[in-house]
Amino acid sequence: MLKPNDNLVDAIYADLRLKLQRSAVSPADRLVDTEIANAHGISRMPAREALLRLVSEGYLVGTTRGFAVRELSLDDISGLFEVRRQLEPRAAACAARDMTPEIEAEITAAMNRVELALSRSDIPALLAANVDFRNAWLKAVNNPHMAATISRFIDYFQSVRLGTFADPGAAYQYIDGLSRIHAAFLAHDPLMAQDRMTLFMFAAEEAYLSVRRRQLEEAETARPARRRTRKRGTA
Amino acid sequence: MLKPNDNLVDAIYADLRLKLQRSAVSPADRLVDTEIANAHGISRMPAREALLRLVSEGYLVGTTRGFAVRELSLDDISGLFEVRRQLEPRAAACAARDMTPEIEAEITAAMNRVELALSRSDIPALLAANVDFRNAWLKAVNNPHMAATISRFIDYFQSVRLGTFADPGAAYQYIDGLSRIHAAFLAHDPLMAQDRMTLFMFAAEEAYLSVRRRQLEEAETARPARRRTRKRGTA
DNA sequence: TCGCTGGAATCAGTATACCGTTTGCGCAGG
DNA sequence: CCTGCGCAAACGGTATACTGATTCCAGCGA
Repeated sequence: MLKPNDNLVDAIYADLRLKLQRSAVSPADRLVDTEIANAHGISRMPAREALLRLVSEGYLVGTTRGFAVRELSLDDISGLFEVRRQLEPRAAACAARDMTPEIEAEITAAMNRVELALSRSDIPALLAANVDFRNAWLKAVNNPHMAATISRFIDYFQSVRLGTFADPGAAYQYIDGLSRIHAAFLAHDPLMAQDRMTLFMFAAEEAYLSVRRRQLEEAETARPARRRTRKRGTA
Repeated sequence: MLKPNDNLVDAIYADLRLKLQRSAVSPADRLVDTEIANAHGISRMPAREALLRLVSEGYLVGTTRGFAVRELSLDDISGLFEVRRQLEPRAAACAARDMTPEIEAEITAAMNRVELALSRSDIPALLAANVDFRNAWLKAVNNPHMAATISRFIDYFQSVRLGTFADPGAAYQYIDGLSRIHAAFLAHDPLMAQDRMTLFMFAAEEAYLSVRRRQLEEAETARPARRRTRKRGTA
């Protein structure tokens, strides 16, 4: 229950955003303003405004019955990664150049937690440590617009990431790429960081596509097309 | 008064967004929910939600007395252009590759309107045609995430753009760069489009920085630091 | 047993009202 | 004429109430 400011909307927003980052909300769940409201002991409006903000940012979609986490199509994944490929290698290079000892300590701590969680197959801890690692290296990016944009694009993938980490082989490969980037950061080598991030991007795209493809196939065999998301354009 | 959907918030949002794109709102203006509300004959809430959405997207800032268009610092400009440099050349290359005859006609029509407005020194028309040109070529970008992100980053600059076009020399140079990009699109040459967009990015950054620097200096001499923007983090 | 219909429940959208804070202005005192 | 105090208005934030649409389910008929 963070209170980033004195205002309720921001508090609810931060709470929900954290839940989404931790993959604590499944696409089957329905987020309803009234529920969130009396869970926090407040009225509908702040909860509603937080939800609408998440919708306008693309994390949620409005359905006729509550709000749901957005499910990415294969085209979404490709498109999002095209953007990530343009931004993250560059940002990683900046981070490697401007890395401070404090942030080095943070990313190393996060990396250790990632590997510990991997060895224990503790998926929730893995997700959390992964978020920590990302947030830590983004702190070394001096351009806040760059960092915010990247952060946002990464967060779109939380629902798929859960599926990736469930497969031990894919998780291992993912973490391996992460640790190579970590090494480049510690070496303060912008070019190495850039290259390794580029490789990581392609590997991650492939992993997400294959996970999502499998998800969609399973869903298809289970039920021959259901569900309905309402038209609610972000204009 | 567009109605992109049946919902009032979207209508107000689109209306305000258009006003911002057209630079119809100056940084000195104050946008107040109640005013917008009874100007449209509706209650406060939809107007307020539209304003909050614009705040969360970074176009507006909340002050203690109404909402105001966000003013960019020199660091903001540099940071935003670092992102634009990563994205727009790539997007321009995609657009050049995938350009359809319909979109070619659109961008040519917009380009003609740009040059007509330039020759007449009709700044509002120049702004409008400039927006049209951008929206037209972005339609040829098949990746909607890429297009939306770029569109957003461009829109941050509307308040500064007004100042750029006021200077005939800068405006001419700006439009010249635009017409070179236009030619690359018509030639369906992705590499040429990419290179020319890259050049355009650097030139535009320099132009915006110099305009903004002059604005800040003028403001400084006029009054020795005034105004107050309230803390209202986007978390 | 299956399909259809009607009503009840759910939920997003909108309106209205209230409260606390900030700000700007006017008035009084120096 | 300048300064400080205080009050009233303006505005953002929150709460509550109402409305209309959609969906789910139960009951009825085939």
